[in-house]
Amino acid sequence: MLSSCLINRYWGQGVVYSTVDKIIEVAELQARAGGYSALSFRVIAKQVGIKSASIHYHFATKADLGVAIAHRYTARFEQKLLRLAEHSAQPSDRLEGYIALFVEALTVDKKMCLCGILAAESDVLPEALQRAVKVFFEVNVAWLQGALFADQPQAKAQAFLVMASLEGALLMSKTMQTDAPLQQVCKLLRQDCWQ
Amino acid sequence: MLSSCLINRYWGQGVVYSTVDKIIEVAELQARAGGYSALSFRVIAKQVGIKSASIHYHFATKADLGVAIAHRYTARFEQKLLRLAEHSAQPSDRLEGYIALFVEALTVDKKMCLCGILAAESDVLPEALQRAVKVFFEVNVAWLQGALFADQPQAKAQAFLVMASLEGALLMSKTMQTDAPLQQVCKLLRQDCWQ
DNA sequence: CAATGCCTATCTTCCGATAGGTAGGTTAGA
DNA sequence: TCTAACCTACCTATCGGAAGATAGGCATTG
Repeated sequence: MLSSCLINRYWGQGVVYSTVDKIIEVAELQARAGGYSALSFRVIAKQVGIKSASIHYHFATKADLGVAIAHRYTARFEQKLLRLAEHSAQPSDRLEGYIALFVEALTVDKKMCLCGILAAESDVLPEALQRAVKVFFEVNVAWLQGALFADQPQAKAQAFLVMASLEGALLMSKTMQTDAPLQQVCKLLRQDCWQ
Repeated sequence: MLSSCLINRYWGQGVVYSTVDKIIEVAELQARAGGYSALSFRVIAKQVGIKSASIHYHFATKADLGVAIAHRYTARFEQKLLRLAEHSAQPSDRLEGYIALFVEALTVDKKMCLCGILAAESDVLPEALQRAVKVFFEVNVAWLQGALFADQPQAKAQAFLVMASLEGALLMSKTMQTDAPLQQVCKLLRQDCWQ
């Protein structure tokens, strides 16, 4: 099924995408705005340029699509974290790079973190998707713990605090329609993490 | 319409509720599990013991119901904050009381903060509901700023951090199915807020 | 020939919303 | 005080639309 990623491509802004990639891309943006329940096969299909029934060819059920989105989102995020650890040796630089991921979501994408919004409605998600979202948080916390607070006694707690405050601040900034919450939280994190 | 709160009551566990109260109560629990989109007139009606059409008598549209839930949630929260400020003079005690509100949501209700989950999907909410959710955050930040960090130079930033980290930690704890994120975040907040 | 990647057409289920009816209570005027 | 008018708080029945899902067909490609 996913082997189709390599064929049936089209040109868009100089980059090639398969239909599967397009479906996931469009679906991710939709989910980051309204969550899992806001995903609509018909709306996705219209934006991709196919019929809703065709999505079922690539993803048997809506839950499968949801899991695919979460997996790709987590994989991309993980790649960025690995690159970040490679290119920045200083914990403070790594924090800065991590913060940038959330600021980018707010100011560039103008969307929530996918797994943040999915986590909010995790009680009513298909079990497989719940697990996928959980993995995203575990990956993030593990990276923060190792890459930012390696030698500190409360490394895990610090990791939780950084991620929770950024997710929460993103939530607040979106709703309050101002950068202030996220910006202020970032400022305090920079000050306090290794004072 | 809302005058009906005072009539047509029934007994449940020694407390009187009107039909409107029951609708809002049931709807709030549903929204705190799956968000606005998970609200279903039919499901609410079944739990309340009336027909779905009857809900429209009390709330013309789903958006009206959503706003009513958010308003009541915010009003109750605000009452708790006022009482907290009355009974606790020390900022540290007030923080403890504030933390308890989120821990209670996780461990007793086993539900998200209503406005946390609504904020996540705020992009697709009716405008009136968006505004209601925004008010909840404003009320909380204003209270934290005045009651916990009154004389501190970065009072507002501190307020943002406390609320964002608690909302985020609640999100993470729900999804990761462990108290750890919320507990660890609380621990760090207690340590760092006035060191 | 067979697999791939779409299509059309259709199904059932659920959704919020509306129209119109009714039992029971309250109010107001003769 | 009787009664007509009205209000409250529901009800039944139904609407149009959107949801995910499925069956079966039809090109294109290797």
